[in-house]
Amino acid sequence: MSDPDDSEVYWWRPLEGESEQDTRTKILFSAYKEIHVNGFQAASLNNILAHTGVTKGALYHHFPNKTELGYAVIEEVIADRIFRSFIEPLNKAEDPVQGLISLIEEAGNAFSLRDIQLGCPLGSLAQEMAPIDEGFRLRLNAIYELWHEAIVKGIEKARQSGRLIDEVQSGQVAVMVVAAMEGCISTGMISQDLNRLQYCGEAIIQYLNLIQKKQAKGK
Amino acid sequence: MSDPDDSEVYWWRPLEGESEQDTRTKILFSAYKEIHVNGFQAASLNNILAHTGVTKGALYHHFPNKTELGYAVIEEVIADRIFRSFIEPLNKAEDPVQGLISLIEEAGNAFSLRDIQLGCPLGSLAQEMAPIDEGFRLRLNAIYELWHEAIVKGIEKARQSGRLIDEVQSGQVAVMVVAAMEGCISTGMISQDLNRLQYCGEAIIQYLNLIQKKQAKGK
DNA sequence: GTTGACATACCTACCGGTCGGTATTATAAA
DNA sequence: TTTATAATACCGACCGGTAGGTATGTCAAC
Repeated sequence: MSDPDDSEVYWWRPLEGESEQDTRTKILFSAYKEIHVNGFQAASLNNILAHTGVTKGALYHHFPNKTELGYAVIEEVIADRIFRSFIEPLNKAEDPVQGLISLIEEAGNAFSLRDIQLGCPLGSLAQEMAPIDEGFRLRLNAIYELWHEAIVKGIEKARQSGRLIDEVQSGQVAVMVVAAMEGCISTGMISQDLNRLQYCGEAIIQYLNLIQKKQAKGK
Repeated sequence: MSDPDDSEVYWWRPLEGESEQDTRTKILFSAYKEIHVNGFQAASLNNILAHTGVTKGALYHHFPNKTELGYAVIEEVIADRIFRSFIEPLNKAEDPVQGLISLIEEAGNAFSLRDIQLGCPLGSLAQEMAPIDEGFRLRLNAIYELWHEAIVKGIEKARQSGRLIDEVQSGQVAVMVVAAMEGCISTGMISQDLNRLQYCGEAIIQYLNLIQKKQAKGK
């Protein structure tokens, strides 16, 4: 049931273990895409249904209303994707700062033109819904909080092993990195220019290098 | 015709020379606020009208359709505000980097709780509309472009007077600053925490200090 | 024969947009 | 100075369409 160009969109790539077998999951993923493209408020249930072949009865059997469907998309689709793509790799990284740099480089290369048209599903939804629905805000904020903490932990680790300059605070770096990365994707989206996205990514990497102590490096 | 709490919102403060005398301007400002709160797609013309006392006939006399009203809001309200608040002060600043720092500090202090609930009108609209309407994207991108260029010019000026470290590129710093500032407001909005907004602002300032050459300073 | 998993038909509220009409002002000929 | 004309600014009832949501029915599995 997935469009032919699904794999072209970084954010829509099927992840390991994800197979749209049951009706509920079908709805969830179709809603995820529709919301990513149109935003939550403009997302049409009939559209979501039309893309899956599922009927309205089935939808309202699994979800009490549109809002709860939105919540489920955040909790069961978006959270998982952010975790697997941005948080887990960071927790597992030997050198967290280097891990962060690799993450940014990989994302910069993985994004297609369609990706920068659409922007980050987490960021877009947050921008739209945080001001008008507390349920959305809380759920989205929880994801950001997780991401933030992973970066704090990583930076703190680097700091304690003496690789960072003294004037730097882990929390501040983490906030900065999250903000810059979100802003970086926005910048790419609005300019619709992949080069600018990558250029901005390089600027973040440069920042990450600035806060590291200078040492004899090959480069 | 303005709400009592209008002056509480940084983005809704009446600017010098702005007086809502004629019908067209009334509609424009009401639409600006409605769009800022609900987004463009969810903005209701009837709501916009109800807040002004203007009728639908008047609206469609001045604007051919909702989309063109949205374009007018960008070109005549948002662009002007961004220019006056973020671009002009930068162009006029003696020391542009210091000017940038002041700007960030002032914004951090000026934002109310309501402001960080709503987020940046430019950023929110860009997130929502850039992917789905090229007319919006182009107009919003033009504003970002202006802002970006102002920062490039400022950084370049500082660089040429030898105040910046050598490894830094003006364009890269500008991209980074724009991204970080947008992301900073997003972060504040999602966490709904003024402290975090300011904390993030300080991180940007720290970055700006990192790219400046160290010199004997009073501080 | 009850329950879960749907399918179908339908409801109402509200959306952007239209359209015939009117009040006010500007222009200008008589 | 009056009066005919015309453009501007505005009014508000109304329209088709779509939105989210519901009521009722079907049917296989246990």
